[in-house]
Amino acid sequence: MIRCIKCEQVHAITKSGVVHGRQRYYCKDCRIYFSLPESDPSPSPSHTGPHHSATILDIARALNISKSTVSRALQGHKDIKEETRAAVLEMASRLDYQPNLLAKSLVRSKTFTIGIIVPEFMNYFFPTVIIGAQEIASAAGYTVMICQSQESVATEIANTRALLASRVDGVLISMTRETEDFDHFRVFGRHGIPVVFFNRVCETIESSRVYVNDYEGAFSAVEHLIEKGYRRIAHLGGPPNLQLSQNRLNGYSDALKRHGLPLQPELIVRYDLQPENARLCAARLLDLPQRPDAIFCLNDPAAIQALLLAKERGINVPGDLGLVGFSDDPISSIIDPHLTTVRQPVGDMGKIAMQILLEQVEKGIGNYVPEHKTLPTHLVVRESSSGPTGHPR
Amino acid sequence: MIRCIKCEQVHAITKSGVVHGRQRYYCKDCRIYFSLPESDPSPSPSHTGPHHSATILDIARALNISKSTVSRALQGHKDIKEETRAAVLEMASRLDYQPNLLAKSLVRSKTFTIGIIVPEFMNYFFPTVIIGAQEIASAAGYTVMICQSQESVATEIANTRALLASRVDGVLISMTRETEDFDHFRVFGRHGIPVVFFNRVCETIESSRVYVNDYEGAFSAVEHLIEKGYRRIAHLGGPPNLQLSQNRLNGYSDALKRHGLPLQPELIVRYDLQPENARLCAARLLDLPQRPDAIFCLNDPAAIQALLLAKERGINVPGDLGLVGFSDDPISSIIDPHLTTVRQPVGDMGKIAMQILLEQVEKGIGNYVPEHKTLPTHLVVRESSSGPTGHPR
DNA sequence: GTGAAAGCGCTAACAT
DNA sequence: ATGTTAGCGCTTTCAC
Repeated sequence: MIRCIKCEQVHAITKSGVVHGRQRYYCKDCRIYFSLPESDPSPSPSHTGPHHSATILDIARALNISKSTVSRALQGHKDIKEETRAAVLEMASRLDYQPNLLAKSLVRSKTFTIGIIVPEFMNYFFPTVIIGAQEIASAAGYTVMICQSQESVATEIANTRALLASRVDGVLISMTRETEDFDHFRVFGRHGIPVVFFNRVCETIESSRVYVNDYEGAFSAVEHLIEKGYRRIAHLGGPPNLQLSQNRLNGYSDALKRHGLPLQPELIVRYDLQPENARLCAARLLDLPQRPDAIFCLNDPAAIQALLLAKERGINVPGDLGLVGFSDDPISSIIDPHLTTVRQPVGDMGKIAMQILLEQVEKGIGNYVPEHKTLPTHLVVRESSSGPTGHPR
Repeated sequence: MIRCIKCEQVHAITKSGVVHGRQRYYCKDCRIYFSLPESDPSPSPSHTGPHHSATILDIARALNISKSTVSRALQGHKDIKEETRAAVLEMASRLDYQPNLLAKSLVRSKTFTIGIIVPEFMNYFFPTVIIGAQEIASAAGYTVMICQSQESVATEIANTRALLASRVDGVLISMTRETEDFDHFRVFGRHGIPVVFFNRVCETIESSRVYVNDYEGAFSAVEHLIEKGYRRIAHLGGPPNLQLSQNRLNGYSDALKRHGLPLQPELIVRYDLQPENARLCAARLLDLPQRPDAIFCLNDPAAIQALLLAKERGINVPGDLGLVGFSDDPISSIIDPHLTTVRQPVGDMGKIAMQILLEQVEKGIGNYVPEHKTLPTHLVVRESSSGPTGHPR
């Protein structure tokens, strides 16, 4: 019965060769080698050692049964005697046993973890998506690992690698505003890891996608402005590499066309999704020799910047300038005047994306076809678009 | 007793993994791999199986070197021949090799992962803390695992277990609004995992804490209201189990006392951090027979609810009602009138908490003393507290 | 119903 | 400079 010279324990000792004629030992817990000090009655049973988390082996030894039995008892395997199971469970909680997921995942090659890559989570949109996604995931027994790319492709690539290294079972992605090369996403496919893109989707990679009907949302927003009497409607759009920018722009153009309004290039500006630049772009529109009488903005954060700028300059919204956003950010119904916006089912987007992803995870790669889900939008009319002064309708 | 299929010898045979469920062998002499010819007509010999990600062994075999050499080359171990390293690196990328962190973490007993438990991330506060924390963590080579307790103790306990099972190296915690029993946090200590509480800290657990000077922030806010001429100042406070509610309440009380104003119990209400209830509590104050002429609110979300309610009822802010919040949520400078608030260094809180945590992680439990860091606050005066009508000052 | 042993992919102490 | 070996903590055949 050899005791470790450091942690005073017995169970983790193995022999480890003979040096100078004396038996050497190794304590697996403390990871140290030692020989027995000639004649030393070491008492001190105090629990001083480095914190060693209990393993199934500790439980097994304490109960004088085998590892496998403990493992099976813990998993609720059915052919384990009831009293054995009870004993194991009791000992597990006595030893404060916590299963080591790393080990379990390693042997099962399944982590029950889903990775999520989002560009940011300062605005209302992504946190809300994540909450929805997390709800579905945890109900199914999965945990999520959230990565922010911070709108940087380099970080996005790093995230990709981190998730791969962590062997997540599936990934939810919304790209950065600057992602134009998609090679770093392909690695998931090569490793058999299903991917679902949402909101800022990637069209060149064969995979599932969840987004809202951006075209229709934009169309209805612009049509609404026209119906309210605005005639010189600008568009504060987003970066061209994002499909949603394109779709919203198309909705804008088509609505103008449909109502016989000219499409004027100088009324279309694009910002890179940085709030400061939304402000700058809005300024460019407001500085135009012939100012627009309304702006349809890519999203609410942009619309809010435009609104604040207009207020600063004493431009009356909606009298001198109609404004419509996209997303229904909570701020929109707080700001004065309340902002008309295209509501999208943000939480649902997260839920649905996660549902699709989990299905594919469980089916296994190659056993499913990618799904493309378009969610509906809904125009929420508030004060910021109630019509130009002198054009009540 | 396995014989090489080529040289018929026994001595140079080693096992070499299992492929398609069949034991593979390797003859060191002949340097060939083989399985025992069996009477089993294995169906698909093609590489159809579930995608098998390359391992260091695959690289080793492809290059005819040993696993350890590959491992060392990949780690940048210095006594590896340059050309070997180059070959390994090249082969790694040819095989699309991705290290398996699970395995690495298992053997190193270190995951380079930090867990973060926050009650929510819908409001500005927690996302901002997380961004700060993540910045520090990733600079130090750590990834973070974010859990939301959703203000539910049950979920918080589940998060605790999940992080433990994932063997995170350290944990950052801000408790739920309802956490009153702290036993579930102690498990980290028992397992040698350092914990740093931030914002909503736990006083009964020996561990590091990072928070702002709530008392002083509250004091200065209330003093400011008094100086502006408000006299019947109410407090819309938070749940009593949160230390920060207590501290802000004390700051409020002491400021009144210092200026010879009576402390009136009916002017103190507490809400449970749900926005709807902030509104309800604000209504209770506004419905008082003798209405307060100002409210110091626990945080900005509460102040915003109060402000919206006041506007709905035609109560002029700041003329009939002064309002001060806490946090400097971006909405505060968007809402009309702009909200006076106590700014706290939110991003810094995340950074500092993470810095302290990482130091403790690297030192190892027992080799450091818990740190308590109090961050300064700063009153940002805006329109919502500019003084009651007829009391300019 | 339970145990023995192999092995998931990797690192590191110990040879050589 | 590289190979050998023994695990990390767990699940999972395959025996008995």
